Amino acid sequence: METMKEQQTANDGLTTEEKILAAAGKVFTRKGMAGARMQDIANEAGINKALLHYYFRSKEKLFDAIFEKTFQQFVPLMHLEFDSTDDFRQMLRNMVRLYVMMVKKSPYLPSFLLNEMHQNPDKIQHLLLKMKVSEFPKRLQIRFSEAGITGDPRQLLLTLISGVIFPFAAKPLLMPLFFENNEKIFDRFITDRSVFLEDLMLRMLVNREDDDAKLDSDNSNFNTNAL
Amino acid sequence: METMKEQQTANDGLTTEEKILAAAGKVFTRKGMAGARMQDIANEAGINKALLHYYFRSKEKLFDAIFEKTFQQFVPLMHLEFDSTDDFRQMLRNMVRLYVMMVKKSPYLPSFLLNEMHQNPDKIQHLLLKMKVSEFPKRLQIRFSEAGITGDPRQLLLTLISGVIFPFAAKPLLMPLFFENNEKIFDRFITDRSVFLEDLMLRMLVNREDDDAKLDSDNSNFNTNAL
DNA sequence: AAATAGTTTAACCAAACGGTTAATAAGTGA
DNA sequence: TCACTTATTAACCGTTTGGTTAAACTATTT
Repeated sequence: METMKEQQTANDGLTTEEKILAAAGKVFTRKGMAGARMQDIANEAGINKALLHYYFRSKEKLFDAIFEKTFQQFVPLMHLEFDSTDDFRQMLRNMVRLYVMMVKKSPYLPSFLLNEMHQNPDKIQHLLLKMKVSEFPKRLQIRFSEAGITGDPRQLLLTLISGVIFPFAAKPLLMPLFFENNEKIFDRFITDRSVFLEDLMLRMLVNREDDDAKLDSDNSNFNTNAL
Repeated sequence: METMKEQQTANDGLTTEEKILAAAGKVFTRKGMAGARMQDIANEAGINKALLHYYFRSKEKLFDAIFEKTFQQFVPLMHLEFDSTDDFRQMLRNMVRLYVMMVKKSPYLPSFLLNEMHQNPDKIQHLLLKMKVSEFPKRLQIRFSEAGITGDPRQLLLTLISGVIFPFAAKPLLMPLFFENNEKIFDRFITDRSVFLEDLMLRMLVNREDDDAKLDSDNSNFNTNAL
């Protein structure tokens, strides 16, 4: 072995570089590029500030690494469902559940990306090219055609994503307004919303000429009784 | 008149304080509290940096003023429609159109609020109390009852708001992905989306037992042909 | 063990930042 | 015109911040 580059499990079973990335992820996603301090990250990682510059030359380089890593958590999620599930309706259900699960796990992620993409849109551009996201709309269109569905797939997709993400992104506002500052109530709402959105996605595809479409369950959240 | 506090139309027909607020609004909404520099704001307003501290003692005070002002643009918008329009369906249509118009006019606003509310949720709390937003959910529930509609009104409301806001909040990401970096295509999509969302709101209220509900037009964006 | 390469730290630095000060300019009332 | 308050500016100050440096520590190789 020539230089033995690999560093081994320092104390927590984590490389120093891994500790830095984990810490930077936390701090950056919470405070954003401008709000995060290198000292905060160093503290969070339990190391000296200079080490940050030793592993990643500058704050921007470190941020880029985090931004890219964070962004990459989204993309494969999208691609996946397109290929996996044959049944279009089931695919929509899965997507809703997948997104909910994901955002539940990292609730700071959406507003972080939503905010930082405005600061330097060029970075987004670069990332989109790096991964193969450009073919995304076409594949969506194909699934639509295969399922015999007309209309703009982008409308459905944006409704789906925004519907899942928004309650988390606006949580600090909604919490006292809609959920009595009670985390349990919020969680219950999210559970309900997952079902609601799944139902909504299917409902989008149903119109009057299509009443025999097999709606698996009857837990539709909205019923018109009068008017 | 004792002290003659009011300052008159300096040059642009704007008070210095107004110029500061306008400049601060621009800079803060684009770069956020942490990213904005007092010097930037001073430059944008075409004044000396010390003047900022003369009118608003600190950066935080200035930010609070902007944050509050920005936030206040949202709230009356919500309240309004609840009282104005009698017909529930028409109310939903109006809300969609109103939100689209508003976000079109100030496209940086959503991601600004979405981001800053995470930094200091206490400020949001304070603002919510200051205006009378707490009664908001109840009034929504009442409109639902009046219209004979069952289900959770929060689900509908969040779907509506997120559906309008998200395309703007995620614009830098969507622009190359869905809209070929073409502003015209984006605008057309938003126009379509307004119609789409109006339709979606109504569609939420329709189920199989209610086929005779008068759907005004047939421009439903989604039709199932097969499957 | 000596030499060498990789890792970590304390101390330091220059620039940027929010904020202050003291002086000047401009308007107001007598 | 004179006194007085308000508005505006240039220069300055202390702190924070991203980044550097040189030395120390650790491990690997010979």
